[in-house]
Order: sequence, then C-alpha cells, then structure tokens
Amino acid sequence: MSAIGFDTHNHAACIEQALENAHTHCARHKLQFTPVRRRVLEILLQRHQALGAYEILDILTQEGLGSQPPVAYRALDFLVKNGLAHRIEQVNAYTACAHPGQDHIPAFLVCRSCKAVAEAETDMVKNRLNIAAQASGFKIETIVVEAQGLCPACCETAE
Amino acid sequence: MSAIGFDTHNHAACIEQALENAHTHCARHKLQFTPVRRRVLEILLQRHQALGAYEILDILTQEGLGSQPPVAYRALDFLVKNGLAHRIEQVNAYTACAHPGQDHIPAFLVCRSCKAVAEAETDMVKNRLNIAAQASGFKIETIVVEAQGLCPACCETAE
DNA sequence: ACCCCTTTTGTTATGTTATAACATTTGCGG
DNA sequence: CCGCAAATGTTATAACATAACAAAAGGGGT
Repeated sequence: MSAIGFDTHNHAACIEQALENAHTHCARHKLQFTPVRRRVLEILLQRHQALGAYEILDILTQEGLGSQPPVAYRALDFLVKNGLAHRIEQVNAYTACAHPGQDHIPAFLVCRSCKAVAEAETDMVKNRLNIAAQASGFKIETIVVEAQGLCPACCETAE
Repeated sequence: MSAIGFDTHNHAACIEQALENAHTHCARHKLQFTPVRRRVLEILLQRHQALGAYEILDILTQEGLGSQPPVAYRALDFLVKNGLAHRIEQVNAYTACAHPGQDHIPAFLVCRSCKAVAEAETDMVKNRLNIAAQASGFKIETIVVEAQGLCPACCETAE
C-alpha cells in the first residue's frame, strides 16, 4: 500500500498521458470518449483534488459544453463507471483515478482543507472485509475506504 | 474482525440496554440526553438499518417531537459526535453504533436492498492507512470503511 | 450513401439532503 | 433566583442529485 498524490511531478505530461490512456481504454471497450467526458476528466486531472459536480458544471458552462446538472453528472457517472474517476463519498465530490485500468479497490486520503486527494491501495482491507462478510453471508459489491485529515501542505498552514 | 447485525437476538432487551448505556455515558460526560436525542437513538436501534435524516424527521413529526430538518440533524450530529451513532456516507443515512464507548473505527456492511447495516472492526485498516499516510506526511483525522452489497436475507429474494 | 437503432446530449422540472441564521426556551451552576 | 450556556423552534435557502422526455449524433449493416 503506497500513497501517491502529494508528491510533485510533471503535471502537463501526467495529464496528457492519462487522457491518452483513457482514449485508448475507451476505444478498446467501444466506449465513446466524447468532448464533454474528455474535458471533465481533464478538469479532474488538472487539479489533484476532489471537485463537486457543480464546480465542474460551472467550468463546463463557461466553456459552452453544457449548462444543466445532468451534463456534469452524466459525464461523471461515465468516468466512474468505467474506472477513470472515483467518487469521494465523504465530500460528495469526484477525483480522477490514479491507477486506471487496474480494477483495484482504492483508499483515499482527502485533505479537509484544500480537498487534495491521494489514492492508496487496499488489498488487505478487501480481504479482511470479505472474511467478515462471508462469515455472515453478506455479498459485497462495492467497498469504500476514505480517510479525511490534513495534507502535508495544509498541516503547516491550516488551523 | 467479526460482523454482528445479521444475527437474531432479543431486540427489546438489546434496545433497552443500549439506551441505558447511552444514558449513563451522557451522565458521565455531562451531556444532556434529551427526549429528542433519546428518541432518535431509539428509532435507530429499533431498526438495525440505515435511516435517512428525513425518515427520522417524519417519525419525530408524527410524535410531535419536532417538525423541521434541523431538529433531526442536530440530534443525529449529537449522537454521531458522541459515538452513539454512525453516519453511512454511501447512502446519506445513519445507524446506531453497535459498540458505543469503545473509540473504534468501524467498518460497515450495508445491504443495498433493505438497508440493513452490520458493523465490523477494522484495526488492520487503520494501521495500513496510517502507514501510507505517514509516508506522505498526511495527518488522518477520520476513517470511513463501508461495503455495500446484499445481506443474507436479500441474497435470496432480491434481484 | 442511406437507414435504423443505440447512445449521447439538451432541457425542464423537481426531488433529496443539509445548513445558516436568529429567536426562544430550557437546564444548570453559582 | 439570576445569568450563562446549551438546546430547541422556525424560516429560509443552499447544495447535491435525478426523472423524464425531446433532439441530435454516432456507427454498423446493406
């Protein structure tokens, strides 16, 4: 289990690469990587941050890509369903997936101050939960693991 | 890690006991266990189930204990803050705590069909996440672990 | 190239969840 | 029994999300 997201990196290249990966992923699965969907993913990638649907909608609206809530929600649903983004339940917000195509169960570290999001791995969690679930006959379909707190940057500045 | 919640038990006694425990817990911490707060906890205990704030508000309203959203939200906030109930983020709902007073990090198994909730333990998760967090300098304050799926009863009947 | 069906987008309306703000009442310590 | 702190009542509104249907665009088969 290792966290990425709070380190520095070549962001432009990282975004370019991720969009490229998403494009080929969609092509391979016969999914339409439409302008709205592409742009929403790009927005999520540009900020390594949890963004609310309405924040994204604001940006889309400014750019003439859509003006009503369903536009944003549909694009986000598409990205989440296809593993290109994740929903952060604790804050009703969305973030780009850091490991697309890996069919993983992510754990998130979410900064309550700046909304920065890091994505970690959780093999252990899945195993543990499955043991507990099987013991009682519960059939797990989705797992959410989220931690909230302060990221390194905000530890120094915030409250 | 073991799950409770899908087993059968003497429910009336279980509720009585839990309310009694909550009462003494509040007394010990100089917290007011008011009628609304007590009734909301009782409602949560009666159904081992995730209930939305507005569902609870409906019941309170019928009983003349309050009619506006803040009444329900304030009671729920109180219960959650003091470890007597938990919020299930995935479904925007609340459930009574199965281990009050134990300062634990719970994991939930939530049935998507009947909203039944079982509470399991997660020491491992906490440790694992803390390792990942410390490596990047992130300071964890809260952890959410939730699985959604089908409970034993609904596995047979539901889709 | 064209048709047809499926998917996506546009749009209106509304449903659901949650909180800000302030007045009033209640509980509790001195 | 006074005065402060905590809790409740109430109004209004903010924030998040989806149902439903019309219009347009994509893309596969002939």
